[in-house]
Amino acid sequence: MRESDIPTIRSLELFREMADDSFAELVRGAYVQNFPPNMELIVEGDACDFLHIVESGSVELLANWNGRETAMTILREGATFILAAAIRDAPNLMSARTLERSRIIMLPAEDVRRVFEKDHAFARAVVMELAYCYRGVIKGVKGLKLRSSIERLANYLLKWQKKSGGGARFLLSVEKRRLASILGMTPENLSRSIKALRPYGVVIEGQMVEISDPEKLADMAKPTPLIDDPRS
Amino acid sequence: MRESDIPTIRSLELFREMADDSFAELVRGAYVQNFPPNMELIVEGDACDFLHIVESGSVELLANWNGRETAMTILREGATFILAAAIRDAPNLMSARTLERSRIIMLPAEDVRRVFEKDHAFARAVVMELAYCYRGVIKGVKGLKLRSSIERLANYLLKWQKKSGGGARFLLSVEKRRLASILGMTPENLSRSIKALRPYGVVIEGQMVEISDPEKLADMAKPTPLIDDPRS
DNA sequence: CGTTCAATTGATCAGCGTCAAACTAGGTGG
DNA sequence: CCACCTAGTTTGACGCTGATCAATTGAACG
Repeated sequence: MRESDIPTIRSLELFREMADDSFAELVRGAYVQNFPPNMELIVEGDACDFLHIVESGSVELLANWNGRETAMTILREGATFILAAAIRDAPNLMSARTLERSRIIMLPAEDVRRVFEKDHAFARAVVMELAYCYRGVIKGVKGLKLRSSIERLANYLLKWQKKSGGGARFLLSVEKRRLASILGMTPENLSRSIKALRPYGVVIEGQMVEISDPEKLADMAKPTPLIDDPRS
Repeated sequence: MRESDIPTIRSLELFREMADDSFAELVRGAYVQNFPPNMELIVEGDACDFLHIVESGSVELLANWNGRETAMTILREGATFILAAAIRDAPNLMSARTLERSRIIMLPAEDVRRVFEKDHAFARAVVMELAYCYRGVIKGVKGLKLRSSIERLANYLLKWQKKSGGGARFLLSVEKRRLASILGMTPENLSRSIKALRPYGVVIEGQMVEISDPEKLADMAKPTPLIDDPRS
């Protein structure tokens, strides 16, 4: 861990409000480490020893069953993972692997639970974070059960257009095969879905997305804050 | 609210450990009410005014989009709902309706947030409950994305067999149309899936389920605690 | 410049949804 | 108490969405 890591950690929402001594106690046992791309950080089913936080880079959460694999979500700078498992001292439900070179903060789960017990501001932040994650997953389920794969793709594109500043062109920040998995479809199907969005003014070449007529696309995608708004 | 409600509420996990005066403060503003079946308790998108708890009966959480509807889960005695929305003071992501005559406890969300701020034991219980719910939804997503509908049904049956005491016969506690929606399929498809499980020793007549060869069924369903265990 | 892996394309197929109709059961009122 | 009515369930026929398999193109990297 570098000296410069400490203010970085402190500025994360989860740690911003807590008392100085609690923060010191948490950081004392922390590890911060760089990982190469494609590194397995956590394996589904293992005991949860550390709360993880992405300081930089990106991490994929994924799940396996019966030889199949699916991507659950992709985490970027500032995101925490396996908070629920750390708090409940339960086995991890998902695996985690780096997508690119990433710097990861690891806090011993036991420290987290102990500090959680005594620092109220931290407890509050943990609850807010957990509630936020919970609502995120609920939105994901709603998308999966209520929408077709083309509708999911269309709404995904609209969401990222907004996140990227709202311009007509922006870059996909995920490999297409992973995007497909996150959206709950095969890579082949994603390719075809992309072409199926052409009549709605969508062109994707490589990582470059162009949405020439957002109104028309939204007309078909019917985005709603109750599924597509990352905040709220 | 009846006098007898108070010890009932107090005995729920969420309130068991908190200080007496905090509990009194929470209960002071509480409503407890009987609702007939099929009553809309909460509408998706509305502001979250009350934390709800099922004292008896059962409640369905459901979601709508673009004219479609899906059941998210079914809650029974002791379950809380819209805790995340109450804590974050955010709009509800799901609607809720009673399935049968149900007695529901309603705590003003503002009281919950205030007591949460000052009572640490309560904060702890809230976090545990939230983490529990979060993990439940994650398991649901894993089932949806990694399993076929027949596999989901098979695992559902095994899970409820265990919950019902492990005997070869037990009763479905849900209407089949709702079960279908929860499992992410149509009622017609559920009917056919049930018949497709016949070779694995499953017979369902009305609400009565008989699993004559659980080994054989489990062999095909491949249940795992990381998806199917309600605890952990 | 070649190797490797992602992305695309086409052909085919399976799973599952839709529609329609028959059947069943539970509840209500005569 | 029975007959009817309504709503859930089942069954069959059909079609669409999306998965699978195979082959090709394309792009990144050593």
